[in-house]
Amino acid sequence: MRIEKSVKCIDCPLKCDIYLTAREMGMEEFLEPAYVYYKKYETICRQGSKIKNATILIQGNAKMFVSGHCSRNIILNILIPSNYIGLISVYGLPDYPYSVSALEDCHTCQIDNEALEQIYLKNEHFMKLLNHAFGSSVANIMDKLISLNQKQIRGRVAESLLYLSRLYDSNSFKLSITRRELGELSAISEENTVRALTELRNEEIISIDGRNIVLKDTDTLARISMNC
Amino acid sequence: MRIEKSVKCIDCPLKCDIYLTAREMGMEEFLEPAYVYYKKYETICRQGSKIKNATILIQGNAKMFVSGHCSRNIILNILIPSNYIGLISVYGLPDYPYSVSALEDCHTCQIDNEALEQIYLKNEHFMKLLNHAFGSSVANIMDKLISLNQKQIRGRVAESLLYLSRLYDSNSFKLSITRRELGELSAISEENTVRALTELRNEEIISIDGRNIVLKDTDTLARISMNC
DNA sequence: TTGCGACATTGATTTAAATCAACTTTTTTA
DNA sequence: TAAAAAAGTTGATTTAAATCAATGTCGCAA
Repeated sequence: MRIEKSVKCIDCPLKCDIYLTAREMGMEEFLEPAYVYYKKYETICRQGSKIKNATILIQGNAKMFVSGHCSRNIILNILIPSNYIGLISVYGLPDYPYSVSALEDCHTCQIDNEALEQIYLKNEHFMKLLNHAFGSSVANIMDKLISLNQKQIRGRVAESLLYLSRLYDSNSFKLSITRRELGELSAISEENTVRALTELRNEEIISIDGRNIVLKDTDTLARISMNC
Repeated sequence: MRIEKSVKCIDCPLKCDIYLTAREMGMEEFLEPAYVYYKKYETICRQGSKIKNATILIQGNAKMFVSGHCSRNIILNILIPSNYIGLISVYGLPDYPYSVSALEDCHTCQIDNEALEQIYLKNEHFMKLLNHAFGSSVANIMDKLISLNQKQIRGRVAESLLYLSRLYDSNSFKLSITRRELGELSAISEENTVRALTELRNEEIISIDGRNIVLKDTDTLARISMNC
């Protein structure tokens, strides 16, 4: 982790929940934020290492993934601005159960865990906010578990495309990830990912131009994603 | 859910964390527990239905599992006495993201969600207790995700056997589940589960007599479980 | 400007696991 | 207690997906 004084790093725009809450409580000073800048490909946090602070992604995209002993990674989520990293320490996990790395240059704001926990404990509204975010992430992982075990390639790729479209809030988006990573998001090989994309394009369900993807028929895509 | 007045149902032995905490806080009366008895095979809670109360398993074993649209289930956990069901509602999930059914006759104690949440909010110690339990369940699911995607049959069955041995705190135990369910715990087919068991027996790593299993060489088993 | 490396694509082959099928053993229940 | 149902086992076959291999494309740095 490097604090790049030379790089003009974007300040936390004070609209994130942690800041709003701290301000309300008059604890703004208490947070002592560090603004940290990561270059593309840099690791923001590493699976298995101690969680020392909560990180808010201010600008750029990142991937959250888990890695096994050998074999390839599974991408759990693509993180976009305003997403948190490391909240799980509030729930008693001392170490990161996942890694996060920058898909493009990223600006982050990092605040000490202790400070975060104080606010969590003192502010019921904030506590519920975090609890709910954490609860729904559990539901997401369970969905992933099922889809990983029961859906086949087409279904998994369709699911990933719908996920990205929801994330970027548009049927037309530019991939921030490589084909290999799209495979890791669906937990399949790069080659089979490409084959599935080609198939869906030939069936005119999507259109592809390099990293630019348009979902032309989301209903059919949703049907493919649901099929087991 | 049936409250069987006719069946002699075991009372919550007052040693569970919820009771101990409520007592300490003078809120014991507030809980209004219902003692509910389930016959073998009965559903204790169903995936997708509203969570109305927290359930404590007092006697008997149960399985917690998720089901996809078609295909077979994945067993997340085997529940043993003192385990909780439905705590996730504290974290904002209104519906069960899993089902639980009784592997044998089960005694449970059920308390209202509202009451539970009051205690959670008013008692920091209890809150941390639940948070940590919830946090480590997330870590468990992530492990499951990796093992499901990257380990092969032998490794997954070895892992399940080690899990059961830890659960029952002994290298020698009687399975509370069928071969099919052991398969669901490892997310593989019944047939391949049997084949893996037979193999491990032939290599004298375990011994099998019907539902009775002895882990003879846990080191080798651990090595097999780790191999990808 | 060119040549290298990362990314992308397509086809052929291999492989792990599911499924199908037949059968035995155990448990349940009528 | 006999019949039926459920559970367990083993072998043969099929299938989905990984891997291997070859080749194409793009961007960028020497």
